[in-house]
Amino acid sequence: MSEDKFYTLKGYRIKNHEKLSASMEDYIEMIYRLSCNLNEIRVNDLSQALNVQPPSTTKMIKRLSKDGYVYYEKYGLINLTKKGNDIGSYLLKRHKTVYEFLKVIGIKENLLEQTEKLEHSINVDTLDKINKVTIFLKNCSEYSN
Amino acid sequence: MSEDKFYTLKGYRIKNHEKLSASMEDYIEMIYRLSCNLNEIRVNDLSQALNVQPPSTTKMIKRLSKDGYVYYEKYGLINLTKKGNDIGSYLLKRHKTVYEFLKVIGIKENLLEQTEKLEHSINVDTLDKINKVTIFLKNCSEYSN
DNA sequence: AGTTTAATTTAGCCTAAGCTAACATTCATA
DNA sequence: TATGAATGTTAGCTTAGGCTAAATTAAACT
Repeated sequence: MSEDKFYTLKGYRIKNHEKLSASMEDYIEMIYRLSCNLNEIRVNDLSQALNVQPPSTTKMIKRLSKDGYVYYEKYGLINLTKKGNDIGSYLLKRHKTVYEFLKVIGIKENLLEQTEKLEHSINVDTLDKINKVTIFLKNCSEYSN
Repeated sequence: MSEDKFYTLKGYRIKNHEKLSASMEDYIEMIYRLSCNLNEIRVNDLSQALNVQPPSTTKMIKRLSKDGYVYYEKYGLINLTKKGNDIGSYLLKRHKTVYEFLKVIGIKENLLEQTEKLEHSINVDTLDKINKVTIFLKNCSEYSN
């Protein structure tokens, strides 16, 4: 349909009414990560993990809470809702898949940075295909980058 | 060095002092594209090509002009500078490389959209590696997605 | 219990990149 | 050459997501 029309990156977000921005994804993914290691997550933990200032975290958490991704009340602990948890788990899987792919094609410099930039733009279909190539390349003796 | 620290997408832009935003890239790439087909490019052409309103284009062109990527004066034609042209040519190459890669791994739905979202986050090194896998997979009889 | 310190929130600022509405200019053509 | 249509610009609003400084709350320790 509109498959052949160009938009700016922002244009796509607007056009598709995307529910989660790249930043929201970053926060949810990190909360999910932290929740595997810590039994309590506070604003400060998140701020440090993401290298943002606490007020940025407070603002974002409010938003995520309003949109039903986390439970939170002032000065309290941060917890993912069911919905937030499901998304977090998907985001982490996506992250790992992209990371593995980049590793297998030979990226060494800024591997994490490249992963974190790329992951946001990868939809379910693409993720699946990337996963398949990664597996293929790993089992492929002839492939050297 | 800071290879293992997490940042938000925006955090990376700030940290690295990235000179070109995703939108700036979109505009430059499109001007470059258009300049292959049209001998004159005006605000309206760009707006239509990118599906944005004319005032957005005016604003961006002013910025690109201030930063030395295009020549422009009010009500006039848009032309890339040497610098803008070099970047445009790189951006188009990058676009094509990503597009080919996605095609070869079997993306059919929203191929253009996926390309346009992904391309912004791909650095020179990754682009090179992606190009190599694409060539490899194309010549690889065993690969089917 | 009172006080210090640390964590969090609020307020308010900034930039980017979109938008609409209103104004200005250019151009074609009568 | 005057005028209307098309094109472009300005002004000003909006949202997102950062930031700092200041105010508040909670926790910890005499």
